[in-house]
Amino acid sequence: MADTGPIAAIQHTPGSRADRGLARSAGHRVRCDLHGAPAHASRLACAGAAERVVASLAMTDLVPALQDAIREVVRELDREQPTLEASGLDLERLEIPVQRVPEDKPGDYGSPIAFVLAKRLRRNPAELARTIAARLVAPAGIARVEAVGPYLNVFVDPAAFVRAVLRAPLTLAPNGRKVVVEHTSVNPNKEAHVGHLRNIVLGDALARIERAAGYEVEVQNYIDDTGRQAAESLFAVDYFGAHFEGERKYDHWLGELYVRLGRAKEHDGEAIEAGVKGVMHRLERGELRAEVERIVRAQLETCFALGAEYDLLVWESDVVAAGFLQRGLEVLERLPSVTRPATGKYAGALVMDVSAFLPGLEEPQVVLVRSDGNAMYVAKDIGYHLWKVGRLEGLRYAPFADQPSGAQLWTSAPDGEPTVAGRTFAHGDQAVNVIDVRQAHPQTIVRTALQMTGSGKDEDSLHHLAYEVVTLEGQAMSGRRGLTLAIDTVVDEAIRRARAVVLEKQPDLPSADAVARAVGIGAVRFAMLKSEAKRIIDFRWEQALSLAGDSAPYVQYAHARACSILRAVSETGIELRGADTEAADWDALGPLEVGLAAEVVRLPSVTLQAAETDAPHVVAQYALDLATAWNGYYNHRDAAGRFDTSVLRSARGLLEARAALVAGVRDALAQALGLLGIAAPEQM
RNA sequence: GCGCCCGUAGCUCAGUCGGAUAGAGCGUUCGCCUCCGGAGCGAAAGGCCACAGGUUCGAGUCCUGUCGGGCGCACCA
Repeated sequence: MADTGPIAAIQHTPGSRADRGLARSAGHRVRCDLHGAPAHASRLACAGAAERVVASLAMTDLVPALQDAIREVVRELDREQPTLEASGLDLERLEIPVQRVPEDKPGDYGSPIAFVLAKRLRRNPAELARTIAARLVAPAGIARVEAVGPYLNVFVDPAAFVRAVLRAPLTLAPNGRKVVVEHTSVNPNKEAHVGHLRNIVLGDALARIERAAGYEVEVQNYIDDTGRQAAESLFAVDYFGAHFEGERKYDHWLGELYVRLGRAKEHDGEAIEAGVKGVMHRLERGELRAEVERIVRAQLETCFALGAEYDLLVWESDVVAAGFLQRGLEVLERLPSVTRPATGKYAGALVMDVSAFLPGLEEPQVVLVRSDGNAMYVAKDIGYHLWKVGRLEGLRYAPFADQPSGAQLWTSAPDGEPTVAGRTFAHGDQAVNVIDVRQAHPQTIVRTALQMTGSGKDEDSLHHLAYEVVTLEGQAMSGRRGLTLAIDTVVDEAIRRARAVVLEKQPDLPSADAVARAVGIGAVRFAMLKSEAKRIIDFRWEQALSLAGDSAPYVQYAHARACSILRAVSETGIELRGADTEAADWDALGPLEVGLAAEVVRLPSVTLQAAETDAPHVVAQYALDLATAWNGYYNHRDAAGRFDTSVLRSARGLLEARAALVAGVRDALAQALGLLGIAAPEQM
């Protein structure tokens, strides 16, 4: 393996907010759903609502029209033989499923509606499907209706369908809701590793997806500047009398000292402990802000290289100084379930009974403030989240950095301004936290606290995107055995490998460097995004940096190929205007184009589904599907084995129509890659 | 012990509200540049969807149980 960078003693010292398994509140034995039944239920309700929108979006307005037409026939049938309503079926609310037809079956879209009605009408499903097909008044855009066994299949009119697809927008309209996405939140004491990589990429992709789904999005990165981790690294500098000479990245240099300090504890534990405590107190008083900032800036370089950007850094010391901890506790103390027992196990501590909201816990008491007066981490987190959803005010803000895109990054700051012209921080209708699955329980406690102190409409206000860990070549990351891998190392290697391939395949490409970055970083990001968050990812070089198969470069290549064709079309002087492209003979299009367009048009519904279920992998899978459909179309041959989908060799009219569709494919590919934070080069 | 997540092709993974003969990639084998980009396409081979019950017209998908694997169960940040 390549340089694994400074070793982080992960086993001894839990990592950042994002990857540590900390703040497990006292003794919670959970008997039922750890994530909490209320949240689960509301989540399902939410998904159900989304599904209906998805269905109506899925294929322009053809599908709703078809559903209405089917419903009309069903009404007729019920009038003639009134058994449906009588059996308790609400015809007006009856969901009429419509789905794509399998490859080898006749038709484009079909419905198994006959199954649903057959039993209640005591009729054979196939016969029923034939009856419905015969009576159906096909809406505009549907060319033909046919019963295929028990299924009711329809053929769309290619001209109408493709034009409708090209008219459909790629993104969803603003919905007036704001979501605060928290991700990254790496402890400011060492370089970020591949575990953080997954966090950053997931959070960044989710933010982009939520935005495209119509939400206003604010990305926050929480800086735990008062924690033990930062204190140890900063103390290590003094302890070893080290001086930073700039020979390597600052966070890597510091991370190595941090690990050295961990080893030194074995023979000098007491002195080190005393020193670290001292640094912690200075951190709490805000005396070392500049030192921590230096680390944060080094870590942000890594994030920027990956394409991730933020709106606001929130420093833990500022959260405490703003009084969110105290005021959060005051809010909590007004609850009857929050008590200060005089006797027993929790004598002297402030505890919260969550059993009313999280039934089934073996130990329903959560300690908020210890009997020695020190607040638990979860209490700070509750205060922070009360602010996130707009129930507390008082943070001050200052500019922090100009990001690569040009967007301003803000930070909380003790001497900042209480307001920033043109923007309002926090006040989310919803917060999504991208945090390691090992923190599922403390996250549940925070969400429960929001519910207990809220008005009742807040039950869905906190989501936890719980992702699984990243292992290295099959082994758990472990500092002690040298098994950890810095993001910077991965990024450098990815770009190096991508550059070698670019130079081999396209030696004359003028933008080779930019393409190598797009391809290398794209490959890494895609490897982190293509499967579900709850799946453990085993990081393997060959797999993560693969430029073939199910990968970002596969999708990027499909996009570049479409661009290439459209360049050639443009050179002939043809102007493409989507569905309004002049001289396009839409009627010349056929089933091949319908199949491709049917894939293109899924994008908005895919975006919405990914946003509502916090699941970027849905978009990644869609990008692969679309690229595959496009590659298949491009290489299609007729029965005689001749290519029959060439755009440039098509007759005039068909050429324009096909070119317009290819432009739609290109746009959808670029958009899907964009949702994943992956660049779409026009050549590669 | 209690709880959560996961068991789909040799390996890594998709699988839409429960719907038509379960799909990709990698690897293996065989084809495809007289055609707009071969980082591609087509084909072959490879499956008791962990197991057993149940619900349903219909189950990889929902319910119950069993067996494997991972993680979590601190007055820790």
